[in-house]
Amino acid sequence: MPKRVDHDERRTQIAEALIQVAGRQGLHAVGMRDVAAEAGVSLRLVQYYFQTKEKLLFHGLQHLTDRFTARVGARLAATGQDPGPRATIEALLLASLPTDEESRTFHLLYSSYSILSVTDEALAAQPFIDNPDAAENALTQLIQQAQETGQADDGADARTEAISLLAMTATMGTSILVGQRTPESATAVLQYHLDRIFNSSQTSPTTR
Amino acid sequence: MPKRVDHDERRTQIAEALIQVAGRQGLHAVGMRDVAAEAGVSLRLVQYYFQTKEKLLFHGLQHLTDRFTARVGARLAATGQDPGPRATIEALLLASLPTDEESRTFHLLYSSYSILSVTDEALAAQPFIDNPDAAENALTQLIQQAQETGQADDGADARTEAISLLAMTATMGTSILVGQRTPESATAVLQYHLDRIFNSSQTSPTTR
DNA sequence: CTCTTTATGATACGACCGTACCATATTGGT
DNA sequence: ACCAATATGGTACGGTCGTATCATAAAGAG
Repeated sequence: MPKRVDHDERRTQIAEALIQVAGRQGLHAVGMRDVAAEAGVSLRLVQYYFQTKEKLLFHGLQHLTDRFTARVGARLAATGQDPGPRATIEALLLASLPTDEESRTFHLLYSSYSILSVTDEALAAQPFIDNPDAAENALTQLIQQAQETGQADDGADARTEAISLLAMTATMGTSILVGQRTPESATAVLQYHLDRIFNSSQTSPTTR
Repeated sequence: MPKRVDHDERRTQIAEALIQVAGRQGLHAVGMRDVAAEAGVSLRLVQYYFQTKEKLLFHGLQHLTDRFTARVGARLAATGQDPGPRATIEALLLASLPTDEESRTFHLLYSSYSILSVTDEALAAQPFIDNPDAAENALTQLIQQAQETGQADDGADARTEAISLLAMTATMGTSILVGQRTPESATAVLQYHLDRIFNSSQTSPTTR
């Protein structure tokens, strides 16, 4: 057998190229030739590792969510160990806002895939993110935990607040993307609600 | 001169066909031939009224927002005259949720255009909706008005709450679209926040 | 009634895209 | 050392898409 190249590594390299070029031109405008050029390989090689464009797109989505999960995890780890519920939620939400190039690309492409899945049933059948309410459950749990320790308002409905925070973050992320809103104003809105849910003077020492 | 056909009417008819087929197949998958077939006219006719596909897409967006504005206006009118701030806000938000086919199509296409505008500067230069924060200003004003008459919590920041309500509505609309959420649960979340902002027992008589 | 302008139709062209096919270099197995 | 399977490249094919071109029916103006 020839050069003994790691298949998975090559596939990720190509998927990365897909994400790069799609982030630049839009997912709808990306062709196999663009991906090949971006990855610095021949068109044939892209076909070799992904037999069809559909499979390439699916793998691209998979890689995108993987990278994003890792990114959020890194952000969480950077807040120190056990930073408290509020700081954890802050880190989760702020990591989702398109503030730098990587998160901007993620947001754009994830939105593109979502919209595509509405009219593409093959894409809709895809796991998409490993269940979409994982984040919702995590946030709900964090809020409940804060309520039990007296750090958050007991009158708040934890799950509804979790849904709301995630929903606001998503839309404001898109607003930042299209230039209708600045990351700062989005952050301010989120802080407003965190201040409302959590008892005052309960911000984490590491984030401010 | 020949049959003396109303130009604007024809253009609207074709734009309507564009919206129909795009709502079915997705905006990315729509071609001029599809639009022509849907409108029951020849391809040449579509070219005659819109010289280029780009112009057709722009006009489609324009028509889409016009129709939506009219729809929201009709919903507002249906709540009776002067229904109070809360009922007005409810009507505005609920009219935006993709609960029937028309609003579902609107939500899908508007999202598609938004995502497209990120990587298409010609589309980004388009007025899109007649300024995007018109709704934000309207909601802000309604909340402030309710605060002045004692119907809403004075401690709430009117503009931030308006932004939040719209943001939540937008994301949950998409969630409904992709089947992650039911219209009922989305409505419940919105009601939760309206209950929080507005003083209790202050719901309008026409909506419940 | 003809003429000229407007409205509509049929079809062709060039480009691009995803895919398939053919060719060939590389290297592990025996 | 040679064979065979794997890995990579070049290129061609069929289809579709947006657009352009040619043709013609319809109808007000004189």
